[in-house]
Amino acid sequence: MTVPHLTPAVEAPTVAAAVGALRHRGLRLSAARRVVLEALFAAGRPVTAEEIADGIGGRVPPSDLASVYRNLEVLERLGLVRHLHLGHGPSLFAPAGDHHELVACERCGASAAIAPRLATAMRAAVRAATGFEARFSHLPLPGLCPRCHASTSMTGGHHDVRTR
Amino acid sequence: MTVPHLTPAVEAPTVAAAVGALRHRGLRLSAARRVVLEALFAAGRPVTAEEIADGIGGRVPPSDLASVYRNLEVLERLGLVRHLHLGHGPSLFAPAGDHHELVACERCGASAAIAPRLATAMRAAVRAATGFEARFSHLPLPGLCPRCHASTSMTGGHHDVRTR
DNA sequence: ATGTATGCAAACCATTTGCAACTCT
DNA sequence: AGAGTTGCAAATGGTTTGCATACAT
Repeated sequence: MTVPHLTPAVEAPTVAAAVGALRHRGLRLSAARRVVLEALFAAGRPVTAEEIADGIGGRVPPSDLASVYRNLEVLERLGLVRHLHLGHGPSLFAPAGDHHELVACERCGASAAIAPRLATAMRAAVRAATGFEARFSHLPLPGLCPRCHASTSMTGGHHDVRTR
Repeated sequence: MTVPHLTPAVEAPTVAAAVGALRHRGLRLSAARRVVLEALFAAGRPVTAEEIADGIGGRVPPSDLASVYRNLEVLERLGLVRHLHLGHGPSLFAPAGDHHELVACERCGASAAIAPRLATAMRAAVRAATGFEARFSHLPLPGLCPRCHASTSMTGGHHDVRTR
C-alpha cells in the first residue's frame, strides 16, 4: 500500500502539538490520549479505531475502544487527526499533519497521493462542469489500484464484489 | 394489504428486464421482488433500503427490510441495480440502467452527473499521475455542492462536521 | 412437488452513550 | 477540589443471517 506521508519515529512534534492544542482548550493530555496519538504515528498508515485499541500490533499499549473513539473525536476537532472512508469497512484515522488529497482503491484500500497541481486542475474542471467543489481528503477519489484493476481485467468484466 | 397503485410508465422495461434476467438464472419474480424494482424506479433518485421497505412514501407497498436487502443483492448481482456510498449514512440503491458517474456532496448528499468526457479526462490524468483507475460510479467523486460550499465559506474555514 | 423466497427474530459490526470511578491540573 | 477522562456495559444504526413457513414454477 502506498502511504503518502512517511512519518519518522518522531513523537515529539506530535505530542508537542497535542499538548499545545489540548491545553489551549482546557483539555488534558492523559495517558490514553497520548497512546492514541502515538498509535496514529506509529502505524505509518491510516488505521481503524480497533487497530489502535488493539495496540497497533504491540507497538503501543492496548486501550479501551470507546475511549479511542472519544479521543479520536477530540483530536479531530482540534485538527490533529482526520478520518477518511473507503466505502466499505470501518473508518480510517490518520494524523492531520499533511492534508494530502488521495486516490484510494475501492477494493483493497491501497492509496496514493494526488499531486496538488492535479487536484487543483480537477477541482477547477469539476467546478466548471457541475458547480461542485471537489475534495479528496475526507473521502478519497475512488478507483482501483493497478493490481486490483489488473485482476479485474483478467477475470473478465465483472460486477462489484463486496469485500466485507 | 393490497395497495392499488398506478403503474408508472417506466415499470414495463424494468420488470421486463428483470423477468428475463431472473428466469435466465432460475430465479423467481416474486411480489416482494417486483416491489423492490418498482420502488427503485418510482423513487426517481437513489434511495436507502429502509425507504424501499417503508414504501417510498406510499407509492409502493411496504415490505420487510431483510427481504429488501436480500432482493437488492440479487438484483445487483444480476446487474439490474447498483448501490453507492456517500461516506456517512446508509447505502443508496438505484436502477443500474444509466451508469452515470457522479459527484456527490459529502455534507447533504446532493449529487450531479459528471459528463462522460470529463470523467474520461480525469481518469486519464489520474492514471498517468498515480497508476490508479478512477471510477465515480460506485463511490461518487466527493465534494461539496454549491450551497454547502457557500455556507462553509460564510462560516469561515472550519473542520469537517459529522452530519450523522 | 420442490426448491425459492418470505417474514420475523436474533446476530453482527462499527460507533456512540450512560455512568460511576478516577486523575490530571 | 473539581472538571475532564476512563473503562465497562448497554444502546444505536445499518446490514446480515437462521429458520420455519409460504409460494412460484
